[in-house]
Amino acid sequence: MGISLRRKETSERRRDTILHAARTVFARKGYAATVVEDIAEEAGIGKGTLYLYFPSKEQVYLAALLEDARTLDAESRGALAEAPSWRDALRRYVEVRLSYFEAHEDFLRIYMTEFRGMCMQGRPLSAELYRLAQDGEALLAQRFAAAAARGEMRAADPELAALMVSDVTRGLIERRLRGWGRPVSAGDTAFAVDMLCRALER
Amino acid sequence: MGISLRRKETSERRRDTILHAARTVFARKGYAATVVEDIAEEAGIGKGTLYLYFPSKEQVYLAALLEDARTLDAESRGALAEAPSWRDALRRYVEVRLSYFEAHEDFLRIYMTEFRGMCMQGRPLSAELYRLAQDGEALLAQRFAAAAARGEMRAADPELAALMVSDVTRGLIERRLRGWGRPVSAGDTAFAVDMLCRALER
Amino acid sequence: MGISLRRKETSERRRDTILHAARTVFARKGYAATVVEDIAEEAGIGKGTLYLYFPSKEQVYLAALLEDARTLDAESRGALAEAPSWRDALRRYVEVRLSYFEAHEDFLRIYMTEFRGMCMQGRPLSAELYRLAQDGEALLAQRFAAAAARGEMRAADPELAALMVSDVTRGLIERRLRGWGRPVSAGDTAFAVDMLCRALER
Amino acid sequence: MGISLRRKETSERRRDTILHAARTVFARKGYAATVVEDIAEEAGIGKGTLYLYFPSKEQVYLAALLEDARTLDAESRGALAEAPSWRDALRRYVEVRLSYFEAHEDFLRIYMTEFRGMCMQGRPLSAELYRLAQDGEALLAQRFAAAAARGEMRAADPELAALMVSDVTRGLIERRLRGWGRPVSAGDTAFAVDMLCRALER
DNA sequence: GATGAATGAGGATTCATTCAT
DNA sequence: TATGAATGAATCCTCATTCAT
Repeated sequence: MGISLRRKETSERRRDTILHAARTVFARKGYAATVVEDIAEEAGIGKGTLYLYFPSKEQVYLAALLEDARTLDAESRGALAEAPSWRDALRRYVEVRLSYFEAHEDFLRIYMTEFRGMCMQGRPLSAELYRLAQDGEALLAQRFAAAAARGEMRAADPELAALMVSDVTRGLIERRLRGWGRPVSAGDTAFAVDMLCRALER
Repeated sequence: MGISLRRKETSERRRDTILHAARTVFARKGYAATVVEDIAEEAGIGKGTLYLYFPSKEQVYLAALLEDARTLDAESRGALAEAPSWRDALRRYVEVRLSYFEAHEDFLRIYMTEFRGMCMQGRPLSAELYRLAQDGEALLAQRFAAAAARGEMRAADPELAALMVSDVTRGLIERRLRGWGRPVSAGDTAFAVDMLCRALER
Repeated sequence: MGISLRRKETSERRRDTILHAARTVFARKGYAATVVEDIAEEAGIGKGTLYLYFPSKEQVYLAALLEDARTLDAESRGALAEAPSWRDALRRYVEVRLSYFEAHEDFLRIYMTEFRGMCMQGRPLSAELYRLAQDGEALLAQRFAAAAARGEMRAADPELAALMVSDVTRGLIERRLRGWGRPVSAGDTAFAVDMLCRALER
Repeated sequence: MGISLRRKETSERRRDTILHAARTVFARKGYAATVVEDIAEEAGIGKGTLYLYFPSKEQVYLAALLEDARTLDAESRGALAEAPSWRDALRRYVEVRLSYFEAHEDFLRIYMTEFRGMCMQGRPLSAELYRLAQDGEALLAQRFAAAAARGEMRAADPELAALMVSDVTRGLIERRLRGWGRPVSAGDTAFAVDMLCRALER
């Protein structure tokens, strides 16, 4: 049991190593330009080894996203659940994403830029990823709907409002990712949240 | 001269045919999945002929975007120039994009989803496209700055405000492109513009 | 028209070149050990060119066999049709195969040894090849049946008799292909035919 | 000694298990399509273990054949030795093979179809297998030669006569293996033997 | 001995680009 | 100028074999 447990740990660890390497390389080169061997090299393993853990390049990609997407979703849920008001919920939605970005830049680079684009095209990739990609907005929309019903905020279309928050957040992150133009300050986030709140308040 | 002029016209026309075909195919399949022969076929020419007009697949892609990006930029400039107030400027910014989208869905599908993603990656693609992609926001930012200076709107960070408008617009278009979920109504646009104005007003 | 005709000829010729090369290489190495590049090299073309003419390695293999299998079938039909008696039919059946073998050793090496083996395994390859592989025997069986009905030969099971002839023929060819042991003389054929006739006569 | 003997027995037993598994899998999938792991799994051992008993996939293949080829050869020798006349020898040659086939279909599927094809190709595989594959015929040829010398049968070329018997036998077995067309009856064998005898009698 | 995780050479296939006609 | 046949580098994936445990 000791051995099998250790093995299992090692195996899980290796899987994580691969996913970490995959995020690094996919973030640097994008899906199409990434060669499976690059990922293996980055992970310090042989090409064939990768195929012991994942059945295809595409599955590596999706798994690399899925793991972080789940975590982000969980953190979002936690943060929103604790938020006493719709304003707090909104602010936390943005903050969770921006702080997750600090720690997982590679993930968000793929998730926010390339994966969104891939979703636009026809081929279905991963049902769960699709769902997670929309769950954050849906959660926020629920909070907005409840607040609007209680007359705490403007009786706006809650879905559309949540979409707006999501898009602005994406913009903030992309701006950080780009690194172009004016450097992005922490104040920018506060300002964006403030504007969004104003837009939605009574 | 007549002949050479005619030839030139013909040649330009063919170039346009190719770019139109390219937009169609790239929008349908995305950059990676598009095969050069698909474009040639869609354009009704031979594969080799395409290479008389463009040096590479990538250049076709960029040219296909550049043309429309310039038009969109010109229309934006015109619309914003005529706008009497910052609110009008904001509304027109959004409307120009959404109406351009109606007529050039293929272009915007590539521009808003895939190209943005490609920009994120390291390799520089087209300086002009980069610039155009930001010019709209910059223009809007200038109007905002002027209006704020005149005390007509909140003394917000104009660049950040323009970014917000840009991101929300992108969200509206993506939602139309997706075709998922609730169908998008014209009212959504009005609502979004209204929210953005509220966010920025004094 | 001249050009397109010429082109067509050239294209057909190239197809034949590839098939010829394929037969050579497949006969030398067998299907599994043959690498597509080997065939291309033998044909004096690039690897990619081969894929302009055939969609896969397997299809090259089948096409290489099919062409000759059809010719062999046609020759068999012609020879058997002219045969006045069942004895002549039997002799010609054997002779056609042995003389075809002289001119198309590569084909028969694949057809008689490897392809038969592949047929045994489950995966369906080419319905026409299967049919052709059995048509010769079937034709002979018909002749035998007719002759038996007329009392010209032993009232044997005609199918089994034809199978026997087919198997002995295959043995003669394999012996030539092997090149082991005693060299095979023309007299061997005559002797085999003689024995088969004796086995079947009244 | 007891232990080492037991070990040896165990080891031999395991070797047999592997060979049995190999025959099963090779017969089902053919050499090329068989993956070493399939054999190990069928044998209920680890992949690495297989390599403790055999140095390569090819050697497993050959060993799987060799064992049964030896047995078949031994049975043939026994049966032929007891046969009082050339007719009995012939009949027993056929019968031994057909009854061996009943009990060892997997072996004969490989031996009669695939292995024969592999022999045709250049690379030498196993000298003993080659020899065994011909020994049966050689034995029969000796009996024929003796009988012919005694004037008991037609003064035919004994080798060629034996080849004929061998080929017809192979045909009977292949027909059973195929399972196509008319089902094969026991009478077919009797008929084939009868025909062969007629072909060879005085 | 037994195992199965790790490896990387090898192979089928694709496709951007060239170039002879 | 227009063409599309030809090319081969590049890529994903498989699997026989090895070796640390």
